[in-house]
Amino acid sequence: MSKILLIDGHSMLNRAFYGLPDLTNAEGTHTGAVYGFLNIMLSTIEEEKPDYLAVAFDLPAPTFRHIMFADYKGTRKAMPEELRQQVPLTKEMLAAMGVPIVMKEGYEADDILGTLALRSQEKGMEVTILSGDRDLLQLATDKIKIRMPKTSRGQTTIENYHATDVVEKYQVTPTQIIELKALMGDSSDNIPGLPGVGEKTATKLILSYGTIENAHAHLEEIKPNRAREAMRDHFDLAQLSKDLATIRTDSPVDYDYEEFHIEKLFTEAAYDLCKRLDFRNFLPRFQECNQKTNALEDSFFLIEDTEGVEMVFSKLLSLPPAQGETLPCAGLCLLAQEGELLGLGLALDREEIYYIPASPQVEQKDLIERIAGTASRVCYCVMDVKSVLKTVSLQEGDPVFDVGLAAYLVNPLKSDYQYHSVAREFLSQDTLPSREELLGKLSLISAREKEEQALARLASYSAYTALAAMAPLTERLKEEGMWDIYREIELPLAFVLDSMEKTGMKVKGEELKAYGEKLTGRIRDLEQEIYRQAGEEFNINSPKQLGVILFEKLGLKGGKKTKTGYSTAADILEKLAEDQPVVKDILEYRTLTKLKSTYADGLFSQIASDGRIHSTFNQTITATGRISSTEPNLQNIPVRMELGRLIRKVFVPEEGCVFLDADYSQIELRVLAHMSQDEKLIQAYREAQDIHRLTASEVFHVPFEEVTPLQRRNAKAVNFGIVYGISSFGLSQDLSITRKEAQEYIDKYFQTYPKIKEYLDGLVAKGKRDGFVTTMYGRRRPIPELSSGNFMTRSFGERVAMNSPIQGTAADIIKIAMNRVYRRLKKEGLKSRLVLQVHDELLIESRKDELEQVSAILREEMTGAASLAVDLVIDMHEGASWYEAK
DNA sequence: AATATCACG
DNA sequence: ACGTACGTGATATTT
Repeated sequence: MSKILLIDGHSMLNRAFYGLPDLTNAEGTHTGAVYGFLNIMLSTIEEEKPDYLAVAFDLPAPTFRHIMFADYKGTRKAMPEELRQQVPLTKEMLAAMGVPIVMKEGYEADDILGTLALRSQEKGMEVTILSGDRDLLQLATDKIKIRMPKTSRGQTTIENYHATDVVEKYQVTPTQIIELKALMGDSSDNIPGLPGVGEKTATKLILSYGTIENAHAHLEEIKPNRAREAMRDHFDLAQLSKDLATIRTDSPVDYDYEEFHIEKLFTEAAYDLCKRLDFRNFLPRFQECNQKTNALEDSFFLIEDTEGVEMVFSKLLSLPPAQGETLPCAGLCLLAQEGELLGLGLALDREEIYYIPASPQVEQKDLIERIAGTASRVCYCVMDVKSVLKTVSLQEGDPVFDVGLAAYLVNPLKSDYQYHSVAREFLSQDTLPSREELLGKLSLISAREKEEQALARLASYSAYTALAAMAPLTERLKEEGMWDIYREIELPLAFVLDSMEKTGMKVKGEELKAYGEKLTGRIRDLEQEIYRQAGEEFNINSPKQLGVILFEKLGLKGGKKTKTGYSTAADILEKLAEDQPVVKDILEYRTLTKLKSTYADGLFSQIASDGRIHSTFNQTITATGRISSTEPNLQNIPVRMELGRLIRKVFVPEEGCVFLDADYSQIELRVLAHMSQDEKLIQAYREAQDIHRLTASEVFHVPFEEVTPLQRRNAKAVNFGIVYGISSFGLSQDLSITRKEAQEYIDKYFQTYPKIKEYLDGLVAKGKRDGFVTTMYGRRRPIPELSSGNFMTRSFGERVAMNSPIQGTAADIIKIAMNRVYRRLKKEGLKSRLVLQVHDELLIESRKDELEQVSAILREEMTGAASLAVDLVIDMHEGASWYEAK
């Protein structure tokens, strides 16, 4: 017997949308519902193995009729925009998979499903209807099964209903479900039912009388008075409800069963769409497509001998300059690992891409020399110039285009800037295989042994993308006023960061180890003490177990917070029971284990063979323009607490050197003063006033000299809040005051500095109008959240609109300073090196004999990096360790 | 892979 | 009524 699966399209899309976290692909298209829909469809097919398949969607008549129905159907909640966008995508996916979509103008999916189910049954088929809508239960028979996914406590279970299952669960037969609805109504479907009649009464009446008409005929027997009166006075409502609840099984849909026959689902078109939507989980199912080569690969060529290399490079040098350029351009990708160059991809043209593996014949040093030797005469386009610098020393003046940096400036919100993402966003090429698809989890070196071909493709795709993306990105940068920031700030900075990474910071390994061991002793003591007070041993590091111990076993009151249980975060515990000895011990334990695992052990494991730590500085991560530091993160080494701060003693300068550390004083507030042009704030900075004290004096109406330490601290928090995109709630949390008080502080602040309010309001307005905000230098931050219908999301967007130009401008300024310092050190032939940036702070490992010159350079270049309405001021110190220099 | 926590600016 | 301060990264635990 053949089987057919009928799917309720909107119902399953809705389930997927509300039941799953919202996903978006790299372009920002919402895809979660499509993903969920596809997932359940495919798993159902796998389980039920149907021969035929169709998906039904509503298609309301777009006219008058729709308006007439508006009373009952139109009051349904409007579909959220994020879901609405996914309906056509889902249909596109179904079409790509060859799955028929059945719609009929003026009919709901229910009616179509009912009709198809009945006809299929008549043809002798077994029918499964996949839907989350209980209305459909009326269709159940012994041949028609309703399959309903249910979610409870995060677990999805599936309930199957044949006719007998309906009777078992609801007592009534499937057709009587209609009678039931006629009486009790269904608010989600806007079926009115009878007033005052619920499930209980309705079931009783239908069990006694079978139909509403029969019940009405025995009106006087009806038991609860309320139901009898309702039936007498509003029988027309029941009749209307019955009509509304009845699923039609005679819809005039035309189809040919052969269209429903399941053919190949995993087609090439579906593969492309899955890639576009970022459904990586589904890709392995497209076996044939994975084998298939991209048409672009016809342009890939392999070069394995010296003659070939000679040919490629001489051809490159004689290439005519690209449009708008003065030099030949080529896409370049170096495959290198641990200093070893495995091969390179070189794109001379979109139709001419070479892969040259290093080999005994073509040695890597020859290849390196070729690139370095041509770098002044060819504009090499690369995905990431800093990574190229690890293998080939390019000069700062060499013509080079960094696609990653350019793409980051155009859209800093992307999660990565690898060639396949860049090709998708800027070249509209959705089908390039990603690095992960080509190599899987193989490293480059192991891929060379097993998958030489994959390496060639990887390098070729990357070189191709770099070349092809240069022109469109250049155009975007110029159009959007970011060409200067690219040329003058980001590109030069890549060379500075490369130098900082290569230089690294010297660390006293033995002392770091000793520091860790000192912690271990105290941690053990605290552990025992905590177990004793808790009366049992448990994992203190587990917030879940800790929550149970504190709030259930020890009976601490108050603290519920997160979705998964109690919050045991430090600020909560402090507010709750700072005086409790266990809590104090737990907080100390937390501090110490953090220091031990993240800093003592974590940093120790990162010391390289040269005794130094070489962090990676990422230039394309943050939304605001800051850089970030990883493996290890040197931008969050403890400083606020003395015990943690001690770690900085193990960071020391090279023999014959000292550390020179300079940080900008209140750079963000100064930027705010400049950008808002607030006279009072500018004046205060010009007079070198204590800003927090001044703010306190104004906000709390006390003479400047009489500001208490508490008032100053609160005012400081307000100043921070302003920079973060103030909200009364956030401020109240931070200061442990009421929201009302926080709002009063804010109001007074804005009265004091009226231009600041004007400025911040203007930023939000601009963000809403343009969809982005900009820094003083034109760096953009898109803020899609500002157009959200969700209050929380939109409020977040507003805070971002206020914060990003300030944080971003400060980031621009210190980047400019880094470039200037780096150039001066170089130009003046100094051996002192920049080693670290921590957002508003620069650290130089300075030769002792250069100290005076270097400190003058550092001060001049940092304070001179920008010219604002207020001075840029730095605090500078020297020392024999980072601890001493700060 | 997601969550909670905590280190920094 | 909604429920948060802005920007990061590392670690340990849990799913």
